[in-house]
Amino acid sequence: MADRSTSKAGTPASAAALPVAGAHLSPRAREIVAAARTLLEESGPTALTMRTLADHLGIKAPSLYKHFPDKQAVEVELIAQMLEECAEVLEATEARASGGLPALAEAYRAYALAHPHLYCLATERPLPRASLPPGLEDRAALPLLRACGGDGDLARSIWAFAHGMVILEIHGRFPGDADLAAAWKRGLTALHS
Amino acid sequence: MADRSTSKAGTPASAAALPVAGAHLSPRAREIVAAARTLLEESGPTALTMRTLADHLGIKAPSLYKHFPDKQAVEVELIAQMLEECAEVLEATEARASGGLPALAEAYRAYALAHPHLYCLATERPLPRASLPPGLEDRAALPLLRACGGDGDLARSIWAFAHGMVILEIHGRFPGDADLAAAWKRGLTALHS
DNA sequence: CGATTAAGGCTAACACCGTTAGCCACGACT
DNA sequence: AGTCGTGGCTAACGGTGTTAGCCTTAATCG
Repeated sequence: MADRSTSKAGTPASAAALPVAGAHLSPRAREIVAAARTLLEESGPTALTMRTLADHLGIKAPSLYKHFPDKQAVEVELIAQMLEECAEVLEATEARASGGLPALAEAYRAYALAHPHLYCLATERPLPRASLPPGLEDRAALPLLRACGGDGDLARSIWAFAHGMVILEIHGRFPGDADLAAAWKRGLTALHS
Repeated sequence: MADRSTSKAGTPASAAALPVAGAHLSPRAREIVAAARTLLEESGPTALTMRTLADHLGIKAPSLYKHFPDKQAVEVELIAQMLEECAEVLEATEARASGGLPALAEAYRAYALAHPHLYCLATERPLPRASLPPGLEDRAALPLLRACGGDGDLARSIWAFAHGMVILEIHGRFPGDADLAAAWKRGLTALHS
């Protein structure tokens, strides 16, 4: 990591500026993370076990420790993937014609609901900031901050609203007959400057 | 709920209308729940183990199963306690002179931050509604709904905002230099009709 | 009073969890 | 030809929720 200049050969500058998640991992480690992700997304967090993860890769659980120091290290990679994909989705929304705050919120909600287990994994615990690619957390937050004209307090209150709506919906906390689209619209128009 | 009239003998009507959490439990079971609560609140969810819980009661883990079918049943009682206390706090705030929406929000935040582990336990999973005292969930939601003049969409958007603020703060997701009081005020004044 | 029964403890054990220690086969490089 | 890193393996440890089965005590009843 001391010298990034080696990556400038053969790689477009734009891609070099955006560190791809898991770039520091060996190919085999990336396979493990990929298997962990499908396991998590398809079968939920209780299925994400070192033994079942190894099974899906055709190896035994202890062999995983040749690639990762512990289970949390695998989870950190999944969290990094979520943050990066979230950032990409928001940046793409921002770049589109309809890139206002409602579009950002809709994109955020759609991504979270499309990957509920991953969203919860990345969200329902303190962020392991030390183990995360530097700048990734900020990058995921920037589109909303820009949409708020740089007003951090406003951005945080909108983020809290969006996260609250998404996480309560994922956990089925709203009554079955609740009109969530109406609640979203209500909150966003109120918070929208 | 077919016949509540049996409870009218010997119990004040006001208390009979408010089912106290764990009333259906034996005294020993209530002791277990109490020990589980102090364990959870003082040492976090990872310390809430059937073995350490039994240790704190001076018995062995399998003996707990004479009182509860499984660990989840103990957790359900803790969740019910949280919902009931939350309802009590909000109702008391409502009854005070300063019982407006900002006061409700502040009371909600204060309760959650005073019992972060309990709040997470009761919040970060689907509600076991079938195992909960009937009406308790609604009771906890009513003060906010009343403050919103019966507007369910508005109440849900405010609840999502408050839960998002609280849960993100508990998990240390906001930057250390963020002015959370400002974010709260910003969100509440915007959502406040 | 003696017998029965329920309550509530116990030990032993099972399957599963994350994780460690130590061994071994293979392939690449010197 | 030899060395060494890579990446697999088995065996095992301590901890988890949980079950089966036994035993003691206290209350209840014929």
